[in-house]
Formats: sequence, structure tokens, C-alpha cells
Amino acid sequence: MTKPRVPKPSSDGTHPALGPLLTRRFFARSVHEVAPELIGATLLFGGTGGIIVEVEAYHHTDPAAHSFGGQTPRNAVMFGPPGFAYVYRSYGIHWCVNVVCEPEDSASAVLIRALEPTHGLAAMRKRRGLDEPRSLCSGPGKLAQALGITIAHNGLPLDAAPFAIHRRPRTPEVVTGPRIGITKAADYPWRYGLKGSRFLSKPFPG
DNA sequence: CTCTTGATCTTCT
DNA sequence: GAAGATCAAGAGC
Repeated sequence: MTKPRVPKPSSDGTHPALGPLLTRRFFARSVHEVAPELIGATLLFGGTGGIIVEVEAYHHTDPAAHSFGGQTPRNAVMFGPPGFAYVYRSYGIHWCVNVVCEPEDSASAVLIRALEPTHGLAAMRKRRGLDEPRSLCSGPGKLAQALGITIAHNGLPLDAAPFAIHRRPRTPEVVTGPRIGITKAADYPWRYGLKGSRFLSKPFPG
């Protein structure tokens, strides 16, 4: 039993070397390939962020996907090319961030659901009004607030500032389960998580 | 610990 | 008018 490695700042305040930037080609594949490969990658936004520990895949043929019923002003970015951010308002209150995948017009995306905070902790604590690292990014609405992502960033490319997603340095153990908070197609096991992580929005069943 | 509820935007009926 | 890819606070056990 090895615990997931937790990068800590070095004495000079820097972090362990990040993998190369993920570019459009990485995202131009099935959400069911991209989603598990995002676990362990590092998402940064303007100097804040952390290791992706939980995501969910939403394919356009999936009744739970925002794009299932066709294009609307809200979901238009999903119908564009891969490698861009789709940000939407959740329950009238929160912002949630997706990465658009697959060929253009496929309208499929991966929802980023939780991060293990590693970068810009002070800024994220201030935005969240909390100190506890476990509560900073353990949910899609929480992480958007912590990183300062809003509808103003909808449609931005993921491989250019302020966004950056770095390839994971190693292949971690990934667990799967049913998605959270949906009623349609609730039995599809399209939630992916970092095994043993303490930074998930909820534990995985089993 | 679990359960319930309010907040309040976008879309669909 | 209702539901939804959510969260935090409060009540109860």
C-alpha cells in the first residue's frame, strides 16, 4: 500500500517539476480516455491550483450531459473545438469548470470536480474564506471559487495563460464509480478519482 | 455523524 | 412553474 505522493513546496518555495503542458491534441479524444488520464495532472489558473483528483465524463449521447438536448447559449462552447474551458452556472450560485474533448461539434466534456491544492494556497484560502486545505477544492463549485474561475473565463484555451494543465508525472491508481448529484443516467460509472485521496468531494463507494 | 433547507441562474415544460 | 453536473448552515441523533 503506497500512499499517493503529496508534493510539498521545497525550501525555496518552488514545487516539484511539472510535466509538459497538455495541448489540444490531448483533449481531442474520447472523454472516456481523457477523463481517467486527467487524474494526477496538475491544473493551474493564474498561479493557483493543484493536482486533479476527481473528474466526471459527459458524452453528448449521455442524457445527463448539458449538450444532450442540443446547442443553447449556455453550452455553446461544448460544441466548439477541444482543449477549451466550458464554464457554467450551477444552481444559480456556483461556477463549474469543464474541459471540452473529442472532435469539434462532438459536444463532449470532462467536469473537473476536485483538486488537491498545491499552488497559491494563500490566494485560494482568501477566496474561499477557509484555512483547511481539504475544504478548499473538494467539489466543482468550491474549486472554481478557490481558483477565481467565472463565466468570464468560459471559452478560454486550456493551453494558454491564465490556464495551464500539466501532464501527470506518473500513472496513478484510478478508481471509478457513479457520478454525483445527477438523476439521469445515474448508474453510468463515469466518475474517476485518485485512489486513496483525501481531497475528493465524496468518497467512492466500495 | 446524518438529514433538511435556502440561495437563486438557465433551461425546459 | 419546476428542475438542476452545488454548497453551507442548522437541526437532530
